[in-house]
Amino acid sequence: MVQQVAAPVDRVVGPVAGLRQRKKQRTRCQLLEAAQKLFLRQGYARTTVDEITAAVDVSQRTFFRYFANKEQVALALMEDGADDFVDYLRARPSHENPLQALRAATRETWESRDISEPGASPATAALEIFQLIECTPTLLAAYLHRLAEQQQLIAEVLAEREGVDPAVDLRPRVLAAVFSAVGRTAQHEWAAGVAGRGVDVEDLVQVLDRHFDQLGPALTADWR
Amino acid sequence: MVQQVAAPVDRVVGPVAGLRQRKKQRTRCQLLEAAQKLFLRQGYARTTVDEITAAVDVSQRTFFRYFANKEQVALALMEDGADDFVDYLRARPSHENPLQALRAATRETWESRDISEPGASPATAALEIFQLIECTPTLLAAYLHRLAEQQQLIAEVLAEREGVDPAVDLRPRVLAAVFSAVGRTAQHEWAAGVAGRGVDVEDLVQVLDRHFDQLGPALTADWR
DNA sequence: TCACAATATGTCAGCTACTGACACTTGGCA
DNA sequence: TGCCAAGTGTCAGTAGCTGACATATTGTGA
Repeated sequence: MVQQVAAPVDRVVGPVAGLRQRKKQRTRCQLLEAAQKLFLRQGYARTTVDEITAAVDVSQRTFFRYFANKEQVALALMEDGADDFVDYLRARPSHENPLQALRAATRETWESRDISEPGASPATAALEIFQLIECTPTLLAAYLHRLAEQQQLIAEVLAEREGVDPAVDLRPRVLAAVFSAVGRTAQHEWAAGVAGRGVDVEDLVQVLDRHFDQLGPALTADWR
Repeated sequence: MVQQVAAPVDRVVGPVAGLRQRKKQRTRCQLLEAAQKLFLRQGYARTTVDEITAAVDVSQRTFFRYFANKEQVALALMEDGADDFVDYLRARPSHENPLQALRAATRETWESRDISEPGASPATAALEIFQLIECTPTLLAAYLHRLAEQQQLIAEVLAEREGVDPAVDLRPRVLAAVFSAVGRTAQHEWAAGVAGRGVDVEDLVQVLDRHFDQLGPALTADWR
């Protein structure tokens, strides 16, 4: 099975970039939208690739040229934020310590998404996808895997930022691991808690903060 | 797809427990062994379920009654340790603080495995499987998913141990997340580092300790 | 000890994800 | 205009996984 990267799709291509490129991006976009709609309406497992391709009127083979597998479509819907995050992290002022920078970059990522999102409710889409992932074992597994890769990248950025050698110094990797784990725990809680009431990015940011604030106390000698 | 638990196989059944039970355990065991051999010899992806069942001479359908999917066979080879861990954690003296207890339980888990293992090299088998998982994306994803479940359990045990309400107090979940993440990072490093030289459990325990020791420094204000 | 119930297993038919090979079309460019 | 490269469709096939149903095999109460 061994996953392999599907066509890179020449990420973030400028306004005009040849008809060919534009067509490609459009197809990809259509596939994403169709998939999202179907997944959210009838669930991930009950949606076949054939249904998605039928909605866009392309062959199944084409689908698999854009996405390595069915999971990747679902994940792609979340992924825009992940790339931004690393950029934000790199851009944090150097006087911030690693954990501060990570926390700030997280906040920036979510807040920027809140504004830029075009649809009616801002982060609602992200949340819906997130919940879909959370309650679909296969998808969750793939998502966790993606996070692990992301984590590696974060460690590298941290090492570079602080000017330490990532081959020797364990701190970048350890912190990246801790950060990812706590961040995910927070997201998990948030997604579970939102349930009925409306989706609010400010809400998520607060939940994240509360979790990170517990990092010290949790590691502390005595809980009682 | 939605994973579902295959037959529970009535875990750790006593010496004699009816012919039926024994037969079942034997079949399961044979499947595990055949799978392990094939996976290690020719890789996970290049091993088909049919090959495994052929080696044991049962039908494919039977295979899927024992394991929800192909991944689960591979994971099952690691999993014995995971169950032990929780038992060890529960048994740690209550004067230890949470992190101490977690670290001690980890050490116990690995050291016990070192002795009890029957084969020639003790933890060699575990390592080989671990490396197999590590370099097979599909498997790694499933493994991470399993870890996440395990993490939840750990959080519950911690909350109980410390007498805090897991619904309100974030510390158990946060610590469980941190612990899992750092533990995995350590395992990852270890598996990567062992490569040529022989496998040694003492080695792994040391790597784990070094990583946990970096937890404080990594979260510390200034790295420079 | 002999049924009968419960449980394992096998068989078969079928769905769906995914892939390689090859032919065809279309956009980019000299 | 005409060629090359890149994108797409078609087809045939493999592999994971499932439901339904028939068949054995084991446990058990009369």
